[in-house]
Amino acid sequence: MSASEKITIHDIARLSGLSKGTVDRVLHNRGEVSKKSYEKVMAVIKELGYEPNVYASLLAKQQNYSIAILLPRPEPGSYWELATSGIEKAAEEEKQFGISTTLYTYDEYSAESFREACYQVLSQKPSGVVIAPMFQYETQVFVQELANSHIPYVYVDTKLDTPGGYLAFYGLPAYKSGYLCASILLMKEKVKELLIVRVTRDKERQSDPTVQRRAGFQDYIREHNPGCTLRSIFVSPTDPAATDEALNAFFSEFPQVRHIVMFNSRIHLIVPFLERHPAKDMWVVGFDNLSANVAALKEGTVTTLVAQHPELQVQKAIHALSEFIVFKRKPAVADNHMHMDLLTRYNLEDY
Amino acid sequence: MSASEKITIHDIARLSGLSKGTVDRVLHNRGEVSKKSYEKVMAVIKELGYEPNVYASLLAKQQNYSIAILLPRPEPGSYWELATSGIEKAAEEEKQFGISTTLYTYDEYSAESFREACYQVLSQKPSGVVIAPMFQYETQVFVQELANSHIPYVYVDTKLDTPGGYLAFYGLPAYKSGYLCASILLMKEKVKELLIVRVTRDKERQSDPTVQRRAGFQDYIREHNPGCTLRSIFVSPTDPAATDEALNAFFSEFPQVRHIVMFNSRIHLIVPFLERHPAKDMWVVGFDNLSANVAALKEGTVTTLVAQHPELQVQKAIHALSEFIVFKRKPAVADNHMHMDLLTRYNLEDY
DNA sequence: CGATTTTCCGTGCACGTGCACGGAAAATTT
DNA sequence: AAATTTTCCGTGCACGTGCACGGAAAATCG
Repeated sequence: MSASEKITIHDIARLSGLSKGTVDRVLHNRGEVSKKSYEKVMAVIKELGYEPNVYASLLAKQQNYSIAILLPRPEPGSYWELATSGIEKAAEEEKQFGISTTLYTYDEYSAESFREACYQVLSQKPSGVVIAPMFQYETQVFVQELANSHIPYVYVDTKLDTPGGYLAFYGLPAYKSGYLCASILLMKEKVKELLIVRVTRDKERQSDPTVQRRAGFQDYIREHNPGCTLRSIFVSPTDPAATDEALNAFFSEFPQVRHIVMFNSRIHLIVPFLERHPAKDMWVVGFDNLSANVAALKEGTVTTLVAQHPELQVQKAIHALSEFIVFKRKPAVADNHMHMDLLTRYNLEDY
Repeated sequence: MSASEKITIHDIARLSGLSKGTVDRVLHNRGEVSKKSYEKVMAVIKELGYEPNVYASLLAKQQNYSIAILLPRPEPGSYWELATSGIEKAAEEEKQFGISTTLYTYDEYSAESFREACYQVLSQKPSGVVIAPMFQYETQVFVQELANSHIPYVYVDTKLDTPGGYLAFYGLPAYKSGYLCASILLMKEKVKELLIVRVTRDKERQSDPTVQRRAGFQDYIREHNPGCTLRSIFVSPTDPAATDEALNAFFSEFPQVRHIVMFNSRIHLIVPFLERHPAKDMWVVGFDNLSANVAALKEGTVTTLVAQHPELQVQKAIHALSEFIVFKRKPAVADNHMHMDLLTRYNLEDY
């Protein structure tokens, strides 16, 4: 509990009757040391309980590390733009530790582009990698390569249970967030039917947190409101006209529906429609505080947003990697589930 | 994004036509520098964007820091013994950074003993403090003193919204955990009445997470099972006979009750009674994986434990303080709500 | 036994910053 | 103007480790 004994390699050298050069060779076991000397030194180290001075070591080593960050391409106003914004702050913090960061992006709907980005990362031989994995199989191949090269990696957003073992995961408990979402929608009253809006291209992706969110959502409904009918439609992320049409079709068939939910960050896609067809008692719940979503929240078109703060996830991921690379410290827990905040038009000012 | 320019104080000295001694005086503004020189140096620093090398700085400074940890006295087999067990591991990790830890304990039912411990801590002038606050007023006085001395502090277990501002908080969202607790009890069926067992001395404490847990619990019941009657009894933490008597009295009056919950870690107190009066369909939910509780879980007397891993809370708290003291890094978020794990006899092996 | 290779080890500088010491230059006093 | 004080600044060592270099001692070879 007390402290301030500081054993240096000089002490060890003196007590073992050798020089600090030899002690150093033993410590980093890089040979050129006789068996007798080796054992002598080891004995003294054990006895004194030597622990190297990290600062001196790092100062002398003068090493530069690099962290590669692998995210979907951040389209303006998108979820991944939020995530990307966390990089800069983290990068600045880690810079003083001799760590530089590089962002690699890929098309979140193209496995080919993901593979390409992975290749880029590998060719740079980074000291650590942050990954937001969208493609299960390709990611598994990739992290296998990383494991072979003894490169630690951290997942953000989505977790894959990869064999070699990830250093950490920072993200939301996807299932729970869906569950939470349902509890919000059903907060006021029993609901007879509601609309789940999905995005066409979601089907193309293999690993998708929205799937688990939907599962959590459905479980909540089943448990608390089993009579409720869930209806789905698909809208296009790129074609507003098609989206409009889909919504029109739906509401002409089911005009009584008053609850809408989307499990991805694109709730803003349906905002134009809602503005053209205002309904006072509409409950609209979506995810993530994209500027477009927040604007809709302010207007009142969207009722609630579940914000998951991807920028914090990325920040923490980078920090965990840095700690491990520089100090060999593993995070206390591997799976770190971050907060979800519930944003309404009333608590928005705090942001 | 790239890097590897490394500006040293030598560079600054050279470019400003002065010596590194002067540059150093400017950087730490400790005077003995003419105005002209000062400005010249500052200009060069700004221009080159100098950032000190943390390792060299810390190596040269050769400073030793101390962290004081202020917890309730860890009685054998108690909750706080669990918490205390986290200290050792953290201490070992932080030792390499020149940080030593000291544990101060107090009687969790005696404000006087808390004040005493606070005084001890203050007299040691630690570099940082970890506090598990049991007494609201006394804690506020204490942290005010800390703030005056510019000593950072971190809360574990319970958070107080103290004015000066805590560096971080690591603990459970108490309200939520009570809510969760209720959802477990009501998992299988609608419940008509249930028993809340409380501990006599709980009444003496001012700041108590069990109060918030109870609130969360009651809210869940009101929302999901409004017909349910909540009954309370008090048992003694020290007198098994009295405990037995209280339970006997209760169950002779309400023999039909089949659900029991306790919001503190002492569910093991009622285990002897339950073993003497076995009932097959009894649901018993408590908190924390104390060895006595876990044993009861294995036996089947206790159904579920909500585990909050106090050792992790303490570990993380120490780490956050260390990072701040040594590197001036604040945690990404101040309020860190940790996981709660649900322990049943079936997933116990994973532990 | 001398020549050559191999094994093994000590010396010394570098990393960048902090800080004590001493001394030159300027300002003030006598 | 000399003496004294104050202001200001440069020099140099220390922190503990990493690593290159060169050389002594031991082993091997001719």
